[in-house]
Amino acid sequence: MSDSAQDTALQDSRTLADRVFSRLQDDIVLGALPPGTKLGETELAARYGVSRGPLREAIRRLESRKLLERVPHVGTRVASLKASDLIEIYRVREALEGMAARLAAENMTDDDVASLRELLSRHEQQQDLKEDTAYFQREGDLDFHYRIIQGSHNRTLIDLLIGEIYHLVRMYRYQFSMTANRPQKALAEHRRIIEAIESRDGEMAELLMRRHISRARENIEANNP
Amino acid sequence: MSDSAQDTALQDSRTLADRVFSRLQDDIVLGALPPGTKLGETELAARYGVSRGPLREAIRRLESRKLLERVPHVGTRVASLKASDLIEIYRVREALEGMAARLAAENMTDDDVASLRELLSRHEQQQDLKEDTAYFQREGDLDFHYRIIQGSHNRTLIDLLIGEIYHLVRMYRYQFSMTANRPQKALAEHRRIIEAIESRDGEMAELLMRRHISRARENIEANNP
DNA sequence: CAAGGCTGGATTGTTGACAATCCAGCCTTG
DNA sequence: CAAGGCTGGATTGTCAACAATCCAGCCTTG
Repeated sequence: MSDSAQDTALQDSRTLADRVFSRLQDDIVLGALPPGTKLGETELAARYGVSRGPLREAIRRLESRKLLERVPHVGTRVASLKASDLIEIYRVREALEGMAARLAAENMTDDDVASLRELLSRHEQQQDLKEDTAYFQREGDLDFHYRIIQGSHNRTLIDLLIGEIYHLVRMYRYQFSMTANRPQKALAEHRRIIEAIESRDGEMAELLMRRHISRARENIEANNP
Repeated sequence: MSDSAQDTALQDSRTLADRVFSRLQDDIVLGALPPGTKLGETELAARYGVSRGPLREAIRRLESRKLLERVPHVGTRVASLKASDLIEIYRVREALEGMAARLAAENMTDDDVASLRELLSRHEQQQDLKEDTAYFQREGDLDFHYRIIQGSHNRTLIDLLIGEIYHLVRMYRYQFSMTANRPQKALAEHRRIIEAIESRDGEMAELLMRRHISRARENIEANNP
């Protein structure tokens, strides 16, 4: 098995720069390239087996997404992030995901809602088994939020949250190895949000989602003096 | 005077790709390159006097900002936008600028607030002179919103709105040659928002800003069946 | 005459080489 | 011995040529 040329073969459709973009983004978000790492273009080009041209295109895109910091004529490094940045992001999440919840309550299909309710049930069962570990809950939490965002049926909003914001959130989670330390409460909040969506109460869904994210932010603020 | 090499000389600091990025973005937003225009790389490279390398980096960044649509192996064209897209964007603006107004009420310095109040006075005077024309008001409207966004003191929020959203809004305005057709009402709404900020009432500022943008959206929806 | 395949031209994707810029470390100098 | 300038090496920025892909229009064929 040739180390990593395998996955490259799978996604043969897109262009080289696109694949490098995806792989680099994964390596950054998942922590293979820790924050602050200096990224030499020649070195990276060799690592991914491409020339510097496509690599630079990928770098420019990741720079737009705030995953890389670049200084002209000096170099680019993996964005290293302060807790205050994460708090800023949570303010944005509060606004955007609140709107997403409102629109989801208005626009989700009945099937979508049923499927979401079923997802919650699975989470509650997992919760019974392993009380506070909440490892799966962490990714499950993302699943839950992803579904509601998609349910807004607002392409602009979806692209902003999934494409621009959530990569940063996930990177922070890995970086600070943030374990959701209030899983039962979060789960209860999820349940109330779903109830609001089920009754097609957009205003209530928005209110509850904003509280939900606001509390997560307060939790972060408390743990990062 | 050499046509446009002038402005290029002014901003000599940044890299070539950065300058091409700015110029191309202006040409798109201001309408020099109308929506749907096919952008040949060779042709563009000649037009801006650069090679295709930096040009492609600029294109990738503009693609991230939704100003260009690219199809691999086929080409890139200026994003051509439907009214439904603009409505989606206004939902996002409602959420984000609502939050910005809340944070501005909490975080703006007293000097910022005073300066904002003064800006409003200028707009009201202009309004007295030319009743409904509202040409300056249109750009003045942007000024007003820019100030409040900056006043949030939330770098993430500012970059999102100024860097990603507002270019699209401005492009739409030029494309549809949208003239704000309710300037007095808009101005009155601006005044009430400022009053909320002056009294440091974040909740009220957010509520009023959301209504303000929501009404603009309804106005668009009414005029685009 | 319509439908489908094919070919030539043009455009995009990629590459490796060349030029400009920066910086660490040495050397000079007060 | 500290401060400041300089140089060599390395890295980034830019370019022009080469390869891969696509598509419009022609030609063949039923």
